[in-house]
Amino acid sequence: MPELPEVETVRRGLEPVLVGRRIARVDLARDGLRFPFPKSFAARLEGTTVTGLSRRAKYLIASLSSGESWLIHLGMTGRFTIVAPDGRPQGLGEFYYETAADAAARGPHDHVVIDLDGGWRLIYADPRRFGIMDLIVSGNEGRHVLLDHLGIEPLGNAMNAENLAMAFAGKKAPLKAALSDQKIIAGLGNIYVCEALFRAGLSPLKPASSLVTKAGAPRVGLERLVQAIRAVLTEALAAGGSTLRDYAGADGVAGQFQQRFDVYDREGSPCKRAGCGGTVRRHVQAGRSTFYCPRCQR
DNA sequence: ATAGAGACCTGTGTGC
DNA sequence: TGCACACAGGTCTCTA
Repeated sequence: MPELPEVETVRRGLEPVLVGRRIARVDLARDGLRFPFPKSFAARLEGTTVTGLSRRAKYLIASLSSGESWLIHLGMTGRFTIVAPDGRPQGLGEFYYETAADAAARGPHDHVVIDLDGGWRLIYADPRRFGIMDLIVSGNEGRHVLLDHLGIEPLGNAMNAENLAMAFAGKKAPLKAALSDQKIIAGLGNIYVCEALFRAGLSPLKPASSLVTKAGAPRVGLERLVQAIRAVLTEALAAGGSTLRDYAGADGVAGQFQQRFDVYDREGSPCKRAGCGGTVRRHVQAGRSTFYCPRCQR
């Protein structure tokens, strides 16, 4: 589900509730999600205080006073809901929180329930169970087998044409695949890859190497692509992400960016580029739908 | 080395 | 209404 803008939206929603609070109790409804939970998972969370909540690519990382870190990936359908002590959260501005009464009935996909000091509760639900939760042991700060091979953070300083040129040089894989590859750029998914390629006017079928000169320098198209990725992620973030089906921020508010898709899920609709007149097409690449306008994406 | 398919799960929408 | 099938925001593992 969630790509970078959605995960970051969830992080921002969870941060004011989670950070600085002690985890009082953890209730696990099953042994794991995509992978089994680590040994003594609940016991190692209980009694610790969350000291920070950061994001790397599509992963959330909560630092704990125990020295360990709690690693979370939302998979396709992972979702956090915050339950306020009395349904009237204080000092959290526009955020909406589900009330205790609303959340009284535990859903069939509520796999992890975390009670925080002060009566706050976090519920992690995940129908497809592609999500991941693990612990990073003390001293291994930020290091985990799932994090070690992640590539460039797309909103960070390393996201530039020179670095992408290095990664794309000699790559025969189509742009769609190269941008979806978390080892190259970490955080894009099916939606934002399609949207960024549209904005850059690049065909998803083009080999990644075609954006790099023989000498290894970025071509103009690659410069455009870098700007397009940055722009689409920034705008999506400002809109609170995209809600297709079940995604919502931790505050329960649905994202709004899906209303601004240029190509994603718009098969058969007219291209939105002024003067193009083309029709958005769906094309299956590596088992995933790619949406693009064959007329203006070359 | 690397591109593609299959796998992991459940829910939803579509067409017959 | 029921049923079969395609498809969904991800990514690891296996195969050519």
